[in-house]
Amino acid sequence: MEDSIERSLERGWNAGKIFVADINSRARKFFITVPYPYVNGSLHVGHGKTYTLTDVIARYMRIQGFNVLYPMAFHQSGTPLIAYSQRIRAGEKNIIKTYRDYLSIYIDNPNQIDQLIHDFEDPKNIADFFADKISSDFRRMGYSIDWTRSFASGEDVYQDFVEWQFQKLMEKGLLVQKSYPVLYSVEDGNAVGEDDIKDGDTDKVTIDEYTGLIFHGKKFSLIAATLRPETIFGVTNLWVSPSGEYVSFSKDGMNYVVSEEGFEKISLQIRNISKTRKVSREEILEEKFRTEMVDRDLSVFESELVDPSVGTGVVFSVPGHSIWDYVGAKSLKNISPIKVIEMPGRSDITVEYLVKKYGITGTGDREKIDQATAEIYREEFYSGKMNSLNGRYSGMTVADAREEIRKYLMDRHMAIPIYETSRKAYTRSDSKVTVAVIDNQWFIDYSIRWWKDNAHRAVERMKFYPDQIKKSMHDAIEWVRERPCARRRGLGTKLPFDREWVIESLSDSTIYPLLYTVINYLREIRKITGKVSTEILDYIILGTGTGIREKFGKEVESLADSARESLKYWYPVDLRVTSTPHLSNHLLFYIMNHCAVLPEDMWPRSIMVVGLVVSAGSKIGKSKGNTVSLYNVAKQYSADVYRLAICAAADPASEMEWLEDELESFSKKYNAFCTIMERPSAGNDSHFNETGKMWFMASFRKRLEDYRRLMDNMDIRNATVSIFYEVMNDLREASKLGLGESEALSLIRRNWLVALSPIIPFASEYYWKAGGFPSNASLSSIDPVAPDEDDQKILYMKNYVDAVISDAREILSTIRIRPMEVDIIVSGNVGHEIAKKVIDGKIADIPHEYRALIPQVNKMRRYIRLDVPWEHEAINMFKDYISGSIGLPVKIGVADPDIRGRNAWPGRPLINVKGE
RNA sequence: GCGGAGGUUGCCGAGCCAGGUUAAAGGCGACAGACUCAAGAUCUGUUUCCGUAGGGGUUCGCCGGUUCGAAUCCGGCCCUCCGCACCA
Repeated sequence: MEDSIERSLERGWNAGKIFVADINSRARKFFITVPYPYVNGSLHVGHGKTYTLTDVIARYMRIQGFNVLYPMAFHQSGTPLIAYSQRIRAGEKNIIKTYRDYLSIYIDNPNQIDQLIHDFEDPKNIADFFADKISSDFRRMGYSIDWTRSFASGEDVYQDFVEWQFQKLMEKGLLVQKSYPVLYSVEDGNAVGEDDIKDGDTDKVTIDEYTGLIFHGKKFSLIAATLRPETIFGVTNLWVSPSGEYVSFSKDGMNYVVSEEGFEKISLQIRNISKTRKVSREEILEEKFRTEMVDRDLSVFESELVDPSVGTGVVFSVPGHSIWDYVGAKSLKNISPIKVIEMPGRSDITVEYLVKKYGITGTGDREKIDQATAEIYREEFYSGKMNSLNGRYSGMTVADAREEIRKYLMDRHMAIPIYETSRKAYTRSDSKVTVAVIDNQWFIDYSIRWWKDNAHRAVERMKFYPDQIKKSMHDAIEWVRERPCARRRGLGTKLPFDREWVIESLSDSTIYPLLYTVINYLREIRKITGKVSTEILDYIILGTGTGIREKFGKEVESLADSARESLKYWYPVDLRVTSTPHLSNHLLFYIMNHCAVLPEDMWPRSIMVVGLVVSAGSKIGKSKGNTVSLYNVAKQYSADVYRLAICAAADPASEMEWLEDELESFSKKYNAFCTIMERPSAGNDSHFNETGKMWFMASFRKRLEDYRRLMDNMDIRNATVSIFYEVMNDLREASKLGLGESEALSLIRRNWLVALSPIIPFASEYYWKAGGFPSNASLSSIDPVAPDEDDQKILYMKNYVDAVISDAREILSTIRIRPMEVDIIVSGNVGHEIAKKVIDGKIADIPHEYRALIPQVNKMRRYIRLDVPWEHEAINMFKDYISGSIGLPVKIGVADPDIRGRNAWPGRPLINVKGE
């Protein structure tokens, strides 16, 4: 199908507003949504899968007679847009290249691209540009979206709505403030996200939680940071860096010493501490230190293994369980390893074993030491047990003991939490990334019991595609805890009761599908009132606000009434379609926020989860350099071909491999379809082959029935195979049966085009009009004619005949004579009787003269069928077909068994090849 | 580790939940034939091995078990992949 034809159909659909959905109380409604796209770039073939499948379902429901609403909006909240424009402003080369690539999809003129890149220094321009491109891409894909209800998350009305939502969460006590560690840049004075960090997208930075153990000396205490607090019982000494600078600070009347860099870090994590003085290493080295956990004095030694910039620059040494410490302590006379963790099947100390295994000779073998460290860390954590030196922790697994000991230490102020980045990281502007603790971070508290209970109830009532998702959802609900819901920067809605915070982008997009049903009314109201206030939204959404007329006037009240009517009609969402990565975040919040804020009759009904599209095994993404834009695919192959590929290549839930070659073959099939459709249709006086016609129609009714059954179950792939591939095959098969392709086509044209319209809407619509049918295929419906008994019979007959043909072919392929004719001899009544008696075990009833045949029947038992009384009829009906298929004349006969030779049995005719 | 998915015939990928009609759908690739001057496209057939009559042998990660019978059920082992959070 040519691009220009698709474009003109697309224009027709838009001009006719055929997908604009209005309230229609006579038709059942179907409200289907998909998460709106984030408008920081163009969409690729991976994104397209979710939107396409959603459209296929929307269109299918429409031809099933539902009043379907499939709306779309645009997401622009969060930090990426801001970060990108900043980076463009900073002249960062790779991000400019990325955007140049995006733009070159649509624009040829390099000067124009340069101008746009310049405009992108303002994030709003990025958002506007791509919202526009994405929506035109979607139209090009033939999505049956109702565009009259679009909005963006930056719009005033949207923000009024999100404010309302957060007010509700607040009223219900679901928002809390507490301290929280975040990645932070001191130089920039704010929190940083993945997009702000150099290589943050490819080499992720996470926050590690260290335990800062306090060791008391006479003058001051040392804080040693560790990831393995459970090894405390094996401590032999402490280490400091020979080159580090140490400082002291005081807190609650105590003096603590850490490295200079350690202090910088801690000062971001503990309130109100300040440096008191520098502390020389000598001062530290001459002291002894103690912890209440272990009854011994600990000396401090210098070691170049200590990096003053990691943790606190103070390390407690456990040579029994740390490779570094073991290697470091080797030269020290009075120190020997203490073993506090037992490994199954090993009596020696694991450290010593690993030092030998990796061939570590000294502190210079850094790489080997790191590998060995990773191994011991993992091994001891997963399979280690605390031995008898561990006091009340003896006998525990390492994993449990770590948790318990850490809690014990913290509760008694014997340790403090210290956060550290998982790797050394810098922002894109080259300032250091550290971890800061913010005390007043806002959280949505998803751990509240009644809330979880509601969510479980909602999930229980919902339908999930595929089914297993339901269990994952229950698990996710149990697992979710507090979630930070606001940040200090980024685009979005400000928290209504604390305007310094911007609601984070996953939290502002949970119950927004509701807006699709009322957006235009809210816009009107806002023109009058200046803001869509809480009372108005209460009135519309919950039916509770009162005094709207008194406060805002009659017009607002009537708009609000209309809005409520629309909401009541459309809500809840019948089906939400999203991709796998959204499962444990967006979908979870989507369900939970519905349960928190909205009444039960507005909770979601069903969810379909769609697998990712991957290319050569890895996720499609700009950073991987393996993107194919949706626009280019549609342009090169046509939207229909892409849609066909998405529908037929893999089932929705599974991961789909993106292969250009396969697209090529889908394209061929699609062209074959178009070629068939282009043929002139047969006139009314056409001469139909009766057998061919009967079989073809029976088969088509069966295909249609299968198609509908499969689609109802969201098995889009098999439905596509049935209605597209199988019917195409049937058309070829029909011609073998003497029914011409155009004759066959004319019998099914109408229903076939309607049934195909969800999958390949452009072609369906085009040939619908070409066929002279009224209105649009997309708005018509299938005749729901199920196959009847006669249909079943003829389909069964054809299968039987095909088996006979295949048998005949096998014989023909092995014989050496030149075949001239094939005799097919069907079992007569006598044979049937004998076979039945043998199978029923009534051997005694078989006449003596036939007893000799019993072994033969037993041998053929697996082929004999007693439910094909029409054998002879079938062979006769399909005689020409059989003959044509094997390329030889066919003679048909019926015979009773002959005890001297091979025989025909029911379901298994005798095939005799005659030749020379 | 926690949670989840999976290892099928050259490749991709169904089937396995409700064991027999499964040598195992479909697609791709390959081979042969038809059409064509030819190539491509399209169509027909073949594509585990053996076989001069529709037959037989060996197959569904590995080992073992249940059963008259297992790709399908059970146990153990090996291996692969995905999510694990504040990031859209």
